[in-house]
Amino acid sequence: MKVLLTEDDPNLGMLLQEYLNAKGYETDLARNGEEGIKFFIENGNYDMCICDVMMPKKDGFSLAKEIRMKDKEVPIIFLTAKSMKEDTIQGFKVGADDYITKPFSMEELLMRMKAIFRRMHKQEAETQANTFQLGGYTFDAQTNTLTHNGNQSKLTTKESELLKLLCQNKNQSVSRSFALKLIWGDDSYFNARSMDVYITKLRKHLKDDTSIQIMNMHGEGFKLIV
Amino acid sequence: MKVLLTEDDPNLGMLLQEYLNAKGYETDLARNGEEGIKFFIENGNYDMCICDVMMPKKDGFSLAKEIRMKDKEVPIIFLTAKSMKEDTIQGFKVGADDYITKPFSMEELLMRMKAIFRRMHKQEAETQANTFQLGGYTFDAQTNTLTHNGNQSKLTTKESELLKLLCQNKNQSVSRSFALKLIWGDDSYFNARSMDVYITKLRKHLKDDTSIQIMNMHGEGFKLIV
DNA sequence: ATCTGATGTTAAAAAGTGTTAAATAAGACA
DNA sequence: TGTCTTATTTAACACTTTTTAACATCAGAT
Repeated sequence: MKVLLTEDDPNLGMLLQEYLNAKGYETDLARNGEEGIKFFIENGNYDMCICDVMMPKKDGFSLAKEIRMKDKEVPIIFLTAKSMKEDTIQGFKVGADDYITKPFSMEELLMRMKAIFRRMHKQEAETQANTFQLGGYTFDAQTNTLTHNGNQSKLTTKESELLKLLCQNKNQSVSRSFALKLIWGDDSYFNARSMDVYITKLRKHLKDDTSIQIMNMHGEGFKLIV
Repeated sequence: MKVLLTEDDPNLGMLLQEYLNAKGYETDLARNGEEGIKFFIENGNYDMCICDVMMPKKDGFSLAKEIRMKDKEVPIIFLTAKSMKEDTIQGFKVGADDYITKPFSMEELLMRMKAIFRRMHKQEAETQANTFQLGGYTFDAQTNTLTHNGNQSKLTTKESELLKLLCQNKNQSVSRSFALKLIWGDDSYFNARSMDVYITKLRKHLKDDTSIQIMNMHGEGFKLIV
């Protein structure tokens, strides 16, 4: 998955690039519209373009138009500092798939990107959801590995499935019965006890970063807090 | 926070209503556009409207126009089954703040709602932050911790949910039945007694700062006074 | 003042969870 | 196939959270 990010604010640009890279998107950063279109022509095959609207040398809308001439398909998301509806409408006219008003959370950007991939039936959205950043930990649900300060540890299948589910709903409660039906097939008493055992195992795996915790919501389920 | 949800599919409607209620948004459900505008006129003061586009009796766009005539401010989100950009543009023309293409995850809807509140500088940001200042106490509803002069104490799930609800309505009365339906699911006699027990527990937790108190409004509910 | 329903409080009962270790199941390999 | 290794489930016990029960008190109505 390759992403072209065009953003003139160096701080925000670097931050976003780093974040997207961490999430598994290979991200190129262009400093303005001119550089943006250069990247696009030379590098081609991006799966997503994220364009700031207000940029020196060539603004986001002009950039988007030129990108559209080269590629009718690639999804474009605008970052706009204003919440003006006119901006938005113009954005959609040049073929945007979504727009985000600053300030926004990086998590939100990611969700919108995933939503677009989902809409496009790109299964890559799934693939992407397989790497998670949890404080100092990196969890790869594909290979069932958990890395912390360079130490890798291997998770078992069940451990990994459960942690993945928690990651996908981080900071939100995951109901017991939902997790049980999804991972164990049914939510019988014994499976529930088994799940409790796995929660203990995961807590041990994650004990080295105290900013991460798996919290129990009595009678409801569990919540992964980062 | 009050939300007007207009959705003709009963399953989806109920599901969303339940979810939003659980997340702390008092949500009314209308079955079609006509009912929607009726709710809006009678009930007024909604903080957000979520409108399905395709509905019998009055479609989402017409509904939105009528809502706009009554209220220039209230944010509107459209739910649309098509991903057609034309729909979207028309949506923005009648003053929408966002649109979501079905199928979507409830989490995504929530994020977009929060984004809009953030944009509007609504204090909803507090709800998002999930942390409250109560005199000398700091309450973090995410981690269920209450801190006072450096001493942390851990709250249980129910304690935390109840305190959070009181915080969200601080210096305002919270009705018994609303709290019960939100936290316990229904307002039966025994749940009400259980809630009373929790009020006692919270009072004990908060006893070290006399400027804070949970006051009973006889026959109505409770009010957190700071 | 007295009655009645609502609330305050405490303690016991019931339900749910945390954790460890043993038992069983499932695979891997010679 | 049998043995070894590892993953998962079951069992057991300690502990926490929530509900129910019981009794005391309070507020408002008659």
